[in-house]
Order: sequence, then structure tokens, then C-alpha cells
Amino acid sequence: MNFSKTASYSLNILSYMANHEEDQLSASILHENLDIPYPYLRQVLSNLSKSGFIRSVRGRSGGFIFSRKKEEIYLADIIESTDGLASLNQCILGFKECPFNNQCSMHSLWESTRNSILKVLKETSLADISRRRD
Amino acid sequence: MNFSKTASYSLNILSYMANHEEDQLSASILHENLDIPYPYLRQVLSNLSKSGFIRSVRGRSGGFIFSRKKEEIYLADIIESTDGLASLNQCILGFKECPFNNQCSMHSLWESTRNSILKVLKETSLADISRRRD
DNA sequence: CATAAATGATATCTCGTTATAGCATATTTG
DNA sequence: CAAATATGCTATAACGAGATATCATTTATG
Ligand code: FES
Ligand code: FES
Repeated sequence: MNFSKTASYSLNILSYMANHEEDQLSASILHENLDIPYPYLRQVLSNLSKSGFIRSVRGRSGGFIFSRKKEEIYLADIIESTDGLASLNQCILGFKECPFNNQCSMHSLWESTRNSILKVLKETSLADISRRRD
Repeated sequence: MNFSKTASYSLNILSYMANHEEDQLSASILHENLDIPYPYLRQVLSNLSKSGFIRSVRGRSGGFIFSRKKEEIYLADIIESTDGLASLNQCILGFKECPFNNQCSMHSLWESTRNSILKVLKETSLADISRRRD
């Protein structure tokens, strides 16, 4: 950890979409509402399509819409598709081996912490966080 | 979070030095014992000098030695001098504003977690972690 | 004094992430 | 049909962290 900007963007996009599930949203609309550079936003949307979270509708008045139920898309899935979850399994100080001989106070603290984080990521769906928000 | 490689290197170097406090250690010696590329190691050492944790002795049989007591160098000081501690005060998902309207389960979990981490960093000195280790 | 071995300082390279740009294709709308 | 507005695709640029390379300077040692 932590997560990349691309992962943040992805989470931002999908959570916004979850709050506007009825609509099919275009990159332009998303760009107007989210603080993400337009060309990069389009790349990220493309990736999210390829990852199967959303699908695209081409042509004028096209856009993006969920291809899976938001109840079944977990935050962990999104992180996994962008950064991978492996980063969560590392020492918070970035060491391969604990330089403090596995005796440092970081070790156990971070281990239980990251398990908590992982648990939340795995149990929280886009539906869970889709609450009133503009 | 998380911390940069440079921060990891710095912690690695200083914790190694704390276990060899008696000695004045050269970059070559440190390079032989730590898994850090030599030229970069020298840069990091230079930064640690400028930050006042260690001082350099020039000339043949020169090297580096603590300029402050290891009892008074806290992990938080080291992180502060490399990455800055500000990174710890951010949403773990990398958002400026919580996109979930501050209602997401990450929020409170991460907030208390990072406080715990910060507490450990602020209370753990190099002396505390300097225990038998080669 | 000359050599060896160390740090000081700085310029450059690499590489992955982030960001940009442009053209092709699809589809709605008048 | 033609224009407008989407996405698909892909090439390229910008940027920063990490890594490398050089040369100057300092000092111990023979
Ligand atoms: S330093 Fe990371 S677990 Fe000990
Ligand atoms: S998403 Fe980071 S605090 Fe809610």
C-alpha cells in the first residue's frame, strides 16, 4: 500500500456511477463531475470496460453502464484489477525482510491492520457505498 | 502511505548503524551489509547527513557516525525527513475528499489505524529497535 | 610526497505512472 | 446524407522516484 492514482480514479468513477445507476454516463459527463483529466479518464474507463465492471455503448449518446450488479462489485475487485492486492501483503515500511528482526512494533500492528483493511475491501460493495451524493 | 523506498533505505541504514553504534561506518561497509545500490546509498547517506541524524568524516578511513543519540531519534523523525508525515494524514484510497461522503467504512477504520501507526512511529526510537542483529 | 580510500556534489539515465493527442469507427439527430 | 458526439485504439509526452556515473576534495598511510 497505498493505492495508485489509477485505483483512486477507478473507485471514484465507479462509486459515482453507482449513485447514478439508472443512467448511462458518458466520459464527458463523468469528466464534468469528477476531478479527472479527460484523456486519462477515457483510458481508465476503457480499462474498467476490459475488466468487466462496465460496458460501453458506442455512437452519439453512447456512454458506460454497469455490466455487473453493483451489489456484486466489491472494492477489493476494483483494487485487484488496478494495483493488485499483493501490495497489501507487505511491510508498511517497505521491507522485504523486517530489518528489526521481526521484533518491531510495526510488524504485528500493521499485520492486523492490513487484515482489517482487506476485510473491509472484500465486504464492501459499490451498493453499500451508494448513498445520497451528487 | 505507504512509505517510499528512500524512507525504507533510510530506516534500514539507521537501524543497522544503531546496532553498530560504536563504529564509524563507511558507505562501502554499509553497502556490503545492506541490500542497497551503492551510488544510491551514498545519496541517501548524504541526505541523512544533511538532515542531521548522522555526520560524515571525510578522507581515507572516513565514514558516518551518529550526530544525535540513537535514543533521541524516533522513526517518525526519519519518515518526516524523507517522505514527510503528511502522507499518513490522507485517505488510504488516495482521495482528497472521501468520495463516499465520509460515510465509507474505510474512513473511521483508517483514521484510527493511522493514529496507531503514528503513535508507534513517534514513540519508537532507534535505540528501542537496536537489538541483536548482524 | 604519492597513493589509496573515503565523502561532496552534481549531472544524467531509466522506467513506470500519469497525462496528452489524434485518428478511426459507431450511432443519433436534423 | 451530413454533422455532431460518442467510444476504440494507440502513439507519444511529461514527470518523478530510483539508480547510475563522474569528478573534485579530503585525509590516512606507507
Ligand atoms: S519493519 Fe516492517 S514488519 Fe518490522
Ligand atoms: S474513501 Fe477515504 S475516507 Fe472515505
